[in-house]
Amino acid sequence: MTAESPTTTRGRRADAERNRERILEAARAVVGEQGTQASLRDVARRADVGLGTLYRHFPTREALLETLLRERFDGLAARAAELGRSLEPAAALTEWLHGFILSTGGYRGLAGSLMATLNDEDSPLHASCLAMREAAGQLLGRAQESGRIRPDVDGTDLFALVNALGWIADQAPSAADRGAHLFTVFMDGLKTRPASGAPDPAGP
Amino acid sequence: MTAESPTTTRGRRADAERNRERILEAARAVVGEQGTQASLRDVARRADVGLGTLYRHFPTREALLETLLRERFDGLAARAAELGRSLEPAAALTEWLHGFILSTGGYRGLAGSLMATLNDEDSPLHASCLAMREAAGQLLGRAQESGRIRPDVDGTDLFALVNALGWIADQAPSAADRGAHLFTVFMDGLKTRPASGAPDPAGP
DNA sequence: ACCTGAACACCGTTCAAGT
DNA sequence: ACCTGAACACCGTTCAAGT
Repeated sequence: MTAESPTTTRGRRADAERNRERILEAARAVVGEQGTQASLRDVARRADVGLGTLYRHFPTREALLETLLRERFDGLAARAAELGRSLEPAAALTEWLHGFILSTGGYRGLAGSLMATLNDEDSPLHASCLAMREAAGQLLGRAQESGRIRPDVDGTDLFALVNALGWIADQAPSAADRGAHLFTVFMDGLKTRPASGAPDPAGP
Repeated sequence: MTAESPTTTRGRRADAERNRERILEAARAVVGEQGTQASLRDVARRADVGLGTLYRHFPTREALLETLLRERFDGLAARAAELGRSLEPAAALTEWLHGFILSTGGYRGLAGSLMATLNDEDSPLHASCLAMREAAGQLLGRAQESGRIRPDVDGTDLFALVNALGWIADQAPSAADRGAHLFTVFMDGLKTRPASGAPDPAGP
């Protein structure tokens, strides 16, 4: 019997796995500091790994971001379904959008990456983003059916807007809450307004 | 008398001036195609000019953009004053914002440059951007005084929003009009709504 | 005065060479 | 199998050398 460490089940694979984890850890730190556009060289340096090793594990920048962001996106999609069951439609929508902005804000460049990913069918994150946008679209559709939300906005519109508001926070550190405020103004705009002086349209 | 062309009033200066114009012409073309982030090397190549010459005339990218954009910005500020005189406050505001989106849309990266410039006091375009934002703020303020527009939004908020909507168009060629549509929804949100069933607050 | 392009320090990405 | 870093083609910016 040659030496074989108990944790190493398949030859050298454990080293590779450890490198993968180091790269992800470094990427979380560097992307957190520099945003989505962070230098991959910085990530490799931080992980104490050759640049080629990074590319071996994550052949493209998208592939690296995928691993960092997919959980977050899938979590947001799941939360949409959850809120759809537990709250009335309009409240579920507002609550989900609020959570989206919180979970997404402060991640510089994320808004742009999200929009780019939605427009690129070949991106590994495309499916996750689309699922998330459609989960939000479901909440919107139900809120519109309830008559409390204007019918002339669709899920794509709304998602683009929320991303645009997130983009504002990218521009200046001070502007982080400006987006949140504008969001409430916009949500007011989304609510249907009763014809002035007329009774509720629900009971003719 | 040595040869001196009639258009050349000051020795070799005319050559330099001609280069400046060539650079600006090339910059208009390249920035129009590639957006604000265009490669300065491409600009120099297109102008058939050494890279150092470009830097001699425009020591920074901002300085180059300044010359391309200042007229546009100052024009928008002037238009705000004009509309303020000729239309009622709320209509003037809506009209100006609409014009801003038209004049600014499709210029990839411009929204980001604008926000960056507003946050950088040392930028040569800072004053122009600020003047434009404040001209818009004046329209907003008067519209708010007239009671037709919500008082809880300020000029900085509104300007950030309009830029964010312009940013949407940067993301996908197809999304150009989405921003315009979202803008109308937002403007609806900005309008004060009468207390349901109550008379106009102007006459107590 | 003005112009030029090599030079420097970066970047993303690839790939021959090592273990 | 996996890792490494030199190599390539770019970038923005500077600056010694030319006219």
